[in-house]
Amino acid sequence: MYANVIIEYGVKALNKTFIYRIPDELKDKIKVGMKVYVPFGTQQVLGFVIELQNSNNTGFEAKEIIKIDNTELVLNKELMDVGAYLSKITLCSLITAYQTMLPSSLKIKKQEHNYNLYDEYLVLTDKLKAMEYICKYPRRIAQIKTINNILEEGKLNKKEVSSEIFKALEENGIVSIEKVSKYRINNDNINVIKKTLTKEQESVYKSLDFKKHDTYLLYGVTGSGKTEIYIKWIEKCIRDGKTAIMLVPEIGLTTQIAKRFYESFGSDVAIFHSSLSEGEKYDEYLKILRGEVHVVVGTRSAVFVPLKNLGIIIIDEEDSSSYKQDNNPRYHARDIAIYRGKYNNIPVILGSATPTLESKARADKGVYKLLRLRNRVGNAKLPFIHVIDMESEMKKRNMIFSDFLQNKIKEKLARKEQIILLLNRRGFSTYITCSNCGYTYKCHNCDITLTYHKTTNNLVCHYCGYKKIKDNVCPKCHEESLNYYGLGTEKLEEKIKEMFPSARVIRMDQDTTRNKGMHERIIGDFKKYKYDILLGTQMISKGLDFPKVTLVGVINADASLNIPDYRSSEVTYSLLSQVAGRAGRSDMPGEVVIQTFNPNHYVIECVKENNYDKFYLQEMNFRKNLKYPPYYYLISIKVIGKIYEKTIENSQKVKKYLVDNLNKDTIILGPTTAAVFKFNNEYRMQIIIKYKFDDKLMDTLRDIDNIFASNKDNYLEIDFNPLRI
DNA sequence: AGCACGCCGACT
DNA sequence: GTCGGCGTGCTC
Repeated sequence: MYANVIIEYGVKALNKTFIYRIPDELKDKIKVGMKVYVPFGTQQVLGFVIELQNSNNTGFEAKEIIKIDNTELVLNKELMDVGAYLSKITLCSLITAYQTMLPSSLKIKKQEHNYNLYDEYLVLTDKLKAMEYICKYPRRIAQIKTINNILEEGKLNKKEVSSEIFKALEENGIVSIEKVSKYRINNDNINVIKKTLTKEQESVYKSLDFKKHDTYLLYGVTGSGKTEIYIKWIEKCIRDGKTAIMLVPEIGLTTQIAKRFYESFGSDVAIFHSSLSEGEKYDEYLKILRGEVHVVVGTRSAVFVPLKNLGIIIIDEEDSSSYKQDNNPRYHARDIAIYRGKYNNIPVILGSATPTLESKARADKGVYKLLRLRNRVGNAKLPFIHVIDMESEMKKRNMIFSDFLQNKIKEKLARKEQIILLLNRRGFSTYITCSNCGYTYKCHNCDITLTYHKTTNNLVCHYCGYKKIKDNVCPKCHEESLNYYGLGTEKLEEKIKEMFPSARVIRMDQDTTRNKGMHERIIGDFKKYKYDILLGTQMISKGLDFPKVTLVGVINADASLNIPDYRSSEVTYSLLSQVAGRAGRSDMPGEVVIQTFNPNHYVIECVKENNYDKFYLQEMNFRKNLKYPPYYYLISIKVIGKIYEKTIENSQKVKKYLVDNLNKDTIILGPTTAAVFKFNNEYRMQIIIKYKFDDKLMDTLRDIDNIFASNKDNYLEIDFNPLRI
């Protein structure tokens, strides 16, 4: 018997199988998907068994497999196929795909580490011997007591026995240690809560067909109770003996949602998110492999968990950018979920209050099935939204807070209600804006904010390469106030404390949530009304549920509107309406104050009217005219290298190769300097491909990728359907 | 990727 | 004379 094995190094040159002979003693044990040690050149490496075969007709002399690495870990047939699919759509090597699918404790790597956690128990090696011992040394009272305890209980936790006594008993051969492996996360004692659905929720619940694959877009306003429907669907799956994957965005609210799931499913849930320790992730993964849980709640990579007999996959907040991995392989969890949905012939749900344009367009075309929730649960109404024009406030020297927002804050503080303030940090300081009138430079061809390059004093469009020199005065208001836009959360916190000295303020941003558990602590404290004002970046915009919050203030709505990216409007719409959704989630009505230099921008208007459909139509029109998704697919290719001249030269070679090989109606833009041109001491040139259909695309990209795999000056980074370009 | 092999320059 | 620099090629 022989095995085809891919080995651990994720480089293009080794992206192929190597054949090994299976020694007799492993013949019955080795299965496809197992991790094995094999000799490779002069070294020993780890690899995955990809396929078994009876003979070796490769012409190579096969060496022998050394041993199996971890008998518990076997990638099943489905996951082997998922890995192959992942490598195909992202052009990564097969081994990189498989590594991506595993928690890092189970990834292939050099130093071995045992992640199994044990409770240690004392057991008697021999009852008779113990009795003899007691008779022989009747004065060793403490030891005898311990022996008696063990006799009664069968075993005794080592922690309950003093180390001296243990030592004495062990040296005399009376007791030995029994290891019982245990999990780090346990939820056996959670009270299970049952909730009933509203009529609207009930009708959405019923419209799902569990017997075949479809992708559903569940489009429901903030606070409409999507989670409760997810739970009912999953309950149904479990009743039918099936399992479920529930994906959540990679932000602090994972633990909140996980808690809600524990309340419904008790210990039948495994969770996966970035703030778990490696050991915890390992344990959760074992629960899944052993078939001990039916439900997995987790962030992006949880889409790969080896649950057997899947019944449903749900992606909550499907528009979250955290579902796209921003290093290699650059996959989107949605694509993997749909692949697994088809594979298992089961429904896939994409839920959002602000769906991506791609998903909404697919739902409109009937590619996805649309499910709608139009109402908030209970008595809660959507908040009233005030839009404040900052241009006139600037004239009053109100740089940060408009009079209106100041008064609203005072009012809510007096009524002992809570306030959320959002400082929009998206797209920070990559562009120039007029601090007097809010003017920003845009490209005439691409309608994209121009990126400022300090070294050359140039404003550049990094889509098409258009360039202009920065003016001294603002072209619109002729003031000398063209600047980086710069206001940090810390500064804002100071300002608030100055203006509202009695208010208790807590700040939530990258700095204050760096340590494990800080996220939950801040959210928990705010919920318990230890603070009046929660001030934060976009991380406070989604999913949080604070009943006492009646005012949401957006300090600077424009920052994300000016991101040099075609999705800036979509991102802003989503951000603003999500954060607005934090207000008025209970009986108390909510209000939202949005401060902006662009009060008439359609994004702001649509947010004010809470009219996603209107926004969608306008935005689709813009996308159509300028040939952006969902009308065209995008691919970004970055040519990266340390030598400036070589990088420029090679990016032109890539462009020529694409022009020569792709279909004539495929649009190829660039090469231009990437949004971040120099990073990590490397230069980055970018080429953008826009296409509707191109049968030569994948072959051409694979070829150019392989050509550059052996280039010593530059390497390529190919991103399919990039979220930012 | 990581290692051996090999071919050149500057050292005890 | 030899040590070690890195360029090249191979790994079942």
